[in-house]
Amino acid sequence: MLTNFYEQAEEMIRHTGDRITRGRVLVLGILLAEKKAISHHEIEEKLGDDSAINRVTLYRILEWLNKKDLAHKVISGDRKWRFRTNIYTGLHQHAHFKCSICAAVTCLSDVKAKYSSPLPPGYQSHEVELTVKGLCAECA
Amino acid sequence: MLTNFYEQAEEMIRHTGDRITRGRVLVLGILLAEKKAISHHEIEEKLGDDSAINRVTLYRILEWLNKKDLAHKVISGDRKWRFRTNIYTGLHQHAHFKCSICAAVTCLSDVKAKYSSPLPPGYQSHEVELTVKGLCAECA
DNA sequence: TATTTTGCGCAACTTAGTTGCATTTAATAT
DNA sequence: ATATTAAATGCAACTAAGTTGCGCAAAATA
Ligand SMILES: [Mn+2]
Ligand SMILES: [Mn+2]
Ligand SMILES: [Zn+2]
Ligand SMILES: [Zn+2]
Repeated sequence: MLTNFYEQAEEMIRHTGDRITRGRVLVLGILLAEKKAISHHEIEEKLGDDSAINRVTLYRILEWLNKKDLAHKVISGDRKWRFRTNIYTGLHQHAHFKCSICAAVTCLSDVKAKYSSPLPPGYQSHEVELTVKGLCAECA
Repeated sequence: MLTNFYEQAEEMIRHTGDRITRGRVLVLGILLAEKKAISHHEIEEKLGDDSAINRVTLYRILEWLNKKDLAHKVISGDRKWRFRTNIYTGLHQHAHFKCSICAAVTCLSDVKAKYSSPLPPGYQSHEVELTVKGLCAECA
């Protein structure tokens, strides 16, 4: 039942102290119902014609969700941002998987990035991003 | 002396069996002289007005260098491709460093990506991409 | 020097995201 | 319930980075 996701979305938005708007509820509701990270375009499609939101507004909602730590943005080489709600992954850093066939991006919630040898002298690491590319379970 | 890089470039291009053109020599020469991965735009700047190459041609040259394994493409979240010659890094996979201040992208030639736990069942890994973000030695 | 690819230049297009500004609306105060 | 106001939205126009099609130029080879 998608309704439950919208209710949950509304509650999460209320909790931020910022305004509860139609757009925010719809978009976060969609993200909550989704198991993978999805793009601006995919969200527009899921909104459909009747619940349509202006593209600029949608960008701004996604930016806001990210800022409020209700969702995170995944960057993946095809120049498209994808978003996933944080409630399933938490705020910690995790790796991502990108399928070479269907292009689906999955959050690997409990996979953390590591590397084999230290950075060059003087370099400071703030964040480590890891993307595994290959075939997802559906496409393999 | 940049001339040496152009001679080296010419030799490398000859070795592919494909045509030795002004554009290919200039671009590969620039990449050989460079210690970090650089973007289309940065290459255009280095070419300057007199050695200018049409932007489309430049894209095609970079694509060709990548295909011929003379250079590799680095993807880094700011929607810009960057390129580095392979002669200093080899063909093996390696991690990259992106400075949050100066935006420079460095190939960490001997740093390999690892991860903490296995992929979900059914997933197949073909390639692992790792980017460390933080401050480079210059900016730290 | 002529022929044959292969690569180049131009113009027009696409995709994804951004900016400025006027209008609407959620929250709140009366 | 209505007015007020700050925040969010919609629209139009813009930007950055890369792509496509096609006629023309120039390397390689004969
Ligand atoms: Mn994620
Ligand atoms: Mn590299
Ligand atoms: Zn897949
Ligand atoms: Zn730096």
